[in-house]
Amino acid sequence: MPELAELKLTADYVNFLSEGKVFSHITKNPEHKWKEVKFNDFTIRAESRGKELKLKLDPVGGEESRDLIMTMGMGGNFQWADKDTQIKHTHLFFHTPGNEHLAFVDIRRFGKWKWGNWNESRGPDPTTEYEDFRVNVIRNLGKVSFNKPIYEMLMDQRYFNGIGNYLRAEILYRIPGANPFLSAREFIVNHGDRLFELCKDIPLHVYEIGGGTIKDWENPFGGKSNISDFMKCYGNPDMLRLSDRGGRTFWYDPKWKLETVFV
DNA sequence: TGTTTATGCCGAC
DNA sequence: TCGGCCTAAACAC
Repeated sequence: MPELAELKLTADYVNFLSEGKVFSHITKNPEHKWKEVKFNDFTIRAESRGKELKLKLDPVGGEESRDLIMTMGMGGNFQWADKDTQIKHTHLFFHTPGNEHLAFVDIRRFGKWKWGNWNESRGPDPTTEYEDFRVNVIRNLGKVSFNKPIYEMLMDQRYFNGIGNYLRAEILYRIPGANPFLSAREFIVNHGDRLFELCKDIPLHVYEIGGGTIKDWENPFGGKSNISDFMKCYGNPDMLRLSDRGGRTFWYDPKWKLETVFV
C-alpha cells in the first residue's frame, strides 16, 4: 500500500469501515513478532501524512484518546473480516463486540506501528502541508544530502514524505526538459517550482483515480482505476531502468541515457 | 525447481 | 552504504 495516494485512500477506507462503530479491544497475531497494542472500548478515526497513517483511538468513556502511528511497508492494508473468514497475514485485529474485526493485513510484515505522533524525522506532506513542504526543501538546499541526484533525493522521506518508487519516476518523467541525473540542488534551483507542484498534484491525481494498482495494492473501495493511462514511465518496457544505491529500480526516459555515464 | 522482483524502511558496520 | 527483514508471484530453465 504504499505511497502517498494509497495511504490517503487507506485512511479513507478505515474511516468508512469504522464509521459509527465501537471497537472492544485489539489483539495481535501471536505468530508474529512486533509489539502488542492494548486498548479498550474506542472509536477509530484515521488520517494520513506522507507514508504514515494515524489511527486516533478515542475511548467512549471520555478518557484521553491515543494515536497509533503506522506505516504500511510494501503492501499493508486494512480489510473487514470476521472469525470465520480470517485473512491470512493479519497482524492486528481491531475487534467489534460481535464476531467482526478491522484487520491490518501485511504479507511481508514490513509495516510497523507505535503509540505517539507523526515521526519527526519525516517531512511535511506535499499535498496537505504544501507550503511547509516547499519551505522545508528550500531551507535545507545547502545540506550535503542535496548533492545526490534528484532521482534519489525524491526517495528521501525527510524532505519528500510520501514519494516512493513509482511516484518519483512519474514526477520526473513529467518534467521532460529536466535531467533527472542532476544533483538535487541544481535540479531544484532550476526546476523547483514545477517539481513542488508535481509532488502535490501527481499524488492527488492518483488518489482521485483510486490509487496505483501495482502488485498487491488494490483500491479498497473497488472499481476500476485508469492507472494504466496515468503510469507513463514506471514499468513501461520502452523506458530505461537502473538500480539505485538503495537497490531500487529507477525508471526514466531513454533520452537521458548518456547521462547515466556520470552516475 | 530455482531465481528475480515487488509501492519501504531500519539498523549494524 | 549495504544487507536484513518477509512472502508470493512471475519468470527462467
